[in-house]
Amino acid sequence: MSYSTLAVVGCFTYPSTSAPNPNPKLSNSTARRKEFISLLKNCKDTNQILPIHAKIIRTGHDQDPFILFELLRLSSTLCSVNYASTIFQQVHNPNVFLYTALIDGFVLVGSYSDGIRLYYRMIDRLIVPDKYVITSVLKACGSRFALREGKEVHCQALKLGLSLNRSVTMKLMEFYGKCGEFDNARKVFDKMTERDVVASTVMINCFLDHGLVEQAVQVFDRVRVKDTVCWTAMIDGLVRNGEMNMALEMFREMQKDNVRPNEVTIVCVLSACSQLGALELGRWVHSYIGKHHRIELNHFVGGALINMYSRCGDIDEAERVFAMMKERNVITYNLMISGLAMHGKSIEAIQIFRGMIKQGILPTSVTFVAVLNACSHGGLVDLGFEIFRSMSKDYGIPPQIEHCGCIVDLLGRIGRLKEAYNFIQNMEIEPDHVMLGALLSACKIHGNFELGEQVARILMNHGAVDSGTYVLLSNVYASSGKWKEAAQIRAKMKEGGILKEPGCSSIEVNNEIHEFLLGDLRHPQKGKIYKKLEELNQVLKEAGHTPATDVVLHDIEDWEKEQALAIHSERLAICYGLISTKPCTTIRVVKNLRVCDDCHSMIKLIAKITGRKIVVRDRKRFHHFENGKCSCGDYW
DNA sequence: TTAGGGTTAG
Repeated sequence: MSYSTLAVVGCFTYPSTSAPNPNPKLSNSTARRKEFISLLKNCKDTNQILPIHAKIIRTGHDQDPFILFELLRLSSTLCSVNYASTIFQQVHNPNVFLYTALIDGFVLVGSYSDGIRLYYRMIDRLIVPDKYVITSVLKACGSRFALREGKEVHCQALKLGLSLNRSVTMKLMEFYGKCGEFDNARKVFDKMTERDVVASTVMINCFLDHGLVEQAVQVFDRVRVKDTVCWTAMIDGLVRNGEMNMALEMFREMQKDNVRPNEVTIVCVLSACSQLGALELGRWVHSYIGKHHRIELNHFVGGALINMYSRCGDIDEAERVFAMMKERNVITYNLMISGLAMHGKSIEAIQIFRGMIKQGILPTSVTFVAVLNACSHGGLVDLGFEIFRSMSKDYGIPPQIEHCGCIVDLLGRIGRLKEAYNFIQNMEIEPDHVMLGALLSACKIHGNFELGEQVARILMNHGAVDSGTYVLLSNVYASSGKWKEAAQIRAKMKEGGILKEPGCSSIEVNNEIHEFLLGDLRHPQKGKIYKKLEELNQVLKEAGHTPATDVVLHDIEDWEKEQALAIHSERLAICYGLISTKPCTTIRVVKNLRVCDDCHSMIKLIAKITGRKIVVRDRKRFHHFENGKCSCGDYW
């Protein structure tokens, strides 16, 4: 990135202020200006702006800075920043207001470099920056991690005596924070005369943006009177850093502190619930929204509810929320479609997609990932291909790796492995380990070890392979008795310092999340849990369940494998669910990895024997176990 | 007569 720079701020010339003009023609013009500004302020969409803009040009007001300011602000939000940019280019002598309006427009669409470049052009034209343009460009510098340029802006603010201005200091902290310069952010914070809750919130965010939870908590603890936004920033930051339980604890403390949550707080808390699978708490938050009319069911809240119910296993409730929403945007639709896809409700997902198109809402690339996933989970091959082709043809969205991955999954699922392999070979983009892993998994499920080995070899030569793929590879070799190769994979993992992500399952009982690891002995009710497990194992054995011993990594003796399988985390979570919830209630478990073959067939039997519905969310999708069957049709 | 402190879903 290169910008023309002007380091010396002292050479700015201030524009001369025009003397009052008693000319009656001018007052007429002022009235016209007011009329245009008011017309522009009432605009709701592009179609309303264009005729007004035409009239502005026709009546010769196209150089009026006051009208232009409103026009630029509005057109960059309602039309496009390109449109605003064209207007700007035709202005003879743009002032600082107009520069600010367009920089804001660039920031809004994420064209940060354009915003910074425009600021430097303004400096080149010797226009004096004010606090507004400084805050705007600092926002661009922070988002673009443009440290050098931001520091220059800081110097200019110092020379102009603006560095202690409240808005400027906030944006300086934000800028330094985003660039990871915590010492500088801290220095600005410490120099502030009013270090109130707002400034502290910015500082908290600086730390949370970079995963420095402890430092953020330290600043947070020192804020004497915390308001809704401050609490929310903390909760949101904890969620972003994977500290879900801590986030929920903060939410409880916030209520004890009698601080009312707003829509944003609700969205953050629902996000924590959805990631943890905390359905009961999520339901409580939903009822809270219903009781407190100050919280609106807007796009964000509605979307967060749909996401929470889908990810916590209650897809029916997600559909009810979706139906209740008065206004839906593309994200609302995407969430609903991917929720339905995750639960194997493919037909319903396609119906929602078609309804969305009918409503005139344009799909995004995320929509197509969700729709293609739905096709894959429903085995809808022809429809999947039709939609895949329509992406670029009808919507101008070129398929990305994720979309191609869905097609590989789609073909792999129904056993058309060779076609899936050919599809990968003929792709214009390089396959990634996720896609190859999906094909390898399909080879394993359909027992095609020959192709599996071919894919495995490509995978081994592939650079970025995650622990999950290594484990899958090793399991594939182990399944076909190739212990030497399986051991080689494990050695490679060890060499690369890649640790197998430990399997972890959780279950919510009485609003509390209980987590279990493989063979976990930490739970206070471990005695009862293991007793239940033993009892179930006995019943399952009597029912003819033979443990599938090929899924364990090591080439150990069969009885040892059986022992290792017996204590997979999901089994412990299910056993805890069986002993701590009322008979006939649904057991919902969330697992961070994919469920293994043996656990899958065992859970089917447990559901049959106990008469319970068991819903398991794994890394990829939902499994609804009922009466000896699973909604995934044994493919996952 | 031109203007905003901090927090939001795929």
